[in-house]
Amino acid sequence: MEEKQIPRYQQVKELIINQISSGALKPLERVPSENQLVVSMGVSRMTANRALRELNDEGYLDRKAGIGSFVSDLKATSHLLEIRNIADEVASRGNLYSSRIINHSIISPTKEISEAMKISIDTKIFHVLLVHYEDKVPIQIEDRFIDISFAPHFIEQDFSNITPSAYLSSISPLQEAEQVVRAIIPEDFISNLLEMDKGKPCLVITRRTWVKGKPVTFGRFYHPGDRYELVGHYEPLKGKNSKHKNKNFDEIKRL
Amino acid sequence: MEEKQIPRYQQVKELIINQISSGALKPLERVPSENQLVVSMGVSRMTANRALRELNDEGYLDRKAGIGSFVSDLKATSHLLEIRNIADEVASRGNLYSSRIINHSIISPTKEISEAMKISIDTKIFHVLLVHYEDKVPIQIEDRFIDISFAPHFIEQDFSNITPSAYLSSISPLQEAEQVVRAIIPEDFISNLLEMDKGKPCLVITRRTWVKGKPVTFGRFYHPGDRYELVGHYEPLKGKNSKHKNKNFDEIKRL
DNA sequence: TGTATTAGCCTGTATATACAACTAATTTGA
DNA sequence: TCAAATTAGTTGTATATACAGGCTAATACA
Repeated sequence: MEEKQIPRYQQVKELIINQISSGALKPLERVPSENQLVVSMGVSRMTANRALRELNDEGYLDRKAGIGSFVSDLKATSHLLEIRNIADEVASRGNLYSSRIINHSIISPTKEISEAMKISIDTKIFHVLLVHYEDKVPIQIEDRFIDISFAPHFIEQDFSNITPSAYLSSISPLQEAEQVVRAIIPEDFISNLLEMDKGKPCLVITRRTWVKGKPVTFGRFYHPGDRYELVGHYEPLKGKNSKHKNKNFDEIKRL
Repeated sequence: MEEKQIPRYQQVKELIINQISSGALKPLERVPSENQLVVSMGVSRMTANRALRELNDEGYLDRKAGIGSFVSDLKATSHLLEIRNIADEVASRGNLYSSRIINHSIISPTKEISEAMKISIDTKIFHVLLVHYEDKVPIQIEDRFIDISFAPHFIEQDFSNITPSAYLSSISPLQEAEQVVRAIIPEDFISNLLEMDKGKPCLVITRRTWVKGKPVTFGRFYHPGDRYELVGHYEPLKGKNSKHKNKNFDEIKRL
């Protein structure tokens, strides 16, 4: 049953990806050089080069001639569309970020949540509900559900210091994401928290994320329609220079 | 001033990209094989291989062992986020697509349009305004402005047979796009066309596209908030198999 | 001590070569 | 005539080799 079908450069890539996913290799850490892979994996330098070069193009690594290859800082570069840290976002506009935690507990999922996260209705999950403010003006409600086995220490975190998104992305690089954008008139509960006038529309992003093919978080993000917009910019890939070109999908303030 | 700084594989790539952009190479047409590039460009087969392989990974080409390399059918695969043809979309759900043209003319741009398209206020442009229906229910208003020099025959098209998006993508593959998503309460003009109740929210996508670094179209797409949602799905690149994985961004019906 | 040089490691690119696997067309053979 | 085998062309992978250029640290030198 010896299956030699997997190319060697692919084996090298998967080895490194697995080490990143498992946390054995952390962001900004050095990965083996081409010549080290030549001896440790018994491949030629060209196939080691191809593996590392493709990992660079795919955003896993940052390579610099003369220096070496390093794991990308996924938190900073937003590997896969994970929402940019809203605290950083606000700070980058020179405004004051703050947040208010409404709920932070362990709950049983509703039917909708259990189906979205593909877990049993009996499985306990974490829940956090908080409001993000920019200069004291509410700009986002985050209503998030997290698989306990994925982030067992989630409940102990102090989310007045770190946003849930930032904490979750520190645990494991995001591997897969799906998001749905809708326009709604929010219920009073939401519009009150966002200090919106009644009847004003809301942009809602529902996002699920997966790690190793398993859903780990489910979240709803509500934004005042007149204070926010979602911007996406897309360019064709043009070789190595465009690493993250079509992965940008940032929320920006509108007013 | 001889600058040899551009790598040869990159020169090969740019040659082929230019031929695709200029229309010299059309979708599904064959591109030179590796060995043909070896003789015509005077490179080794490995660098020709790298050029074609990267163009394959970037979605420009489809390669098949034993067959050859062919220009991707950009219309079908939605090279860069160009909205999926709404007629196909509706048809794929087994529903009846139809459209109604409200306006189709040559106009002078408003200040907003001229700034967005970076053209003079004196430059004439095409305008088309139409409503897309699914089973006689309005699902999208398309309000689009097109640079005349980009699509000189736009005004002669019969958009009851082909959507503007489909026609435009047949002229040139999309090279760059930007879109902004907002939630608004539409003006009466819009809500009437969409047959929406007053006070119901609307999902608006404003999209600009570029070809060769120059804005060529500007469009606003209005969707009833309760009949539409925008879905994006994102996966990490995993070598050659995931060509378009993170380029999918489709509108799907909600109700 | 301070500076310049050198050595060594890193990535980036380019080539020549080789073999495998796939496909289509042609040829061969029954 | 039909089927099998061959052949030619294609991509896919792997290797060995070579040189260029960027960077760092050790070394040599004044």
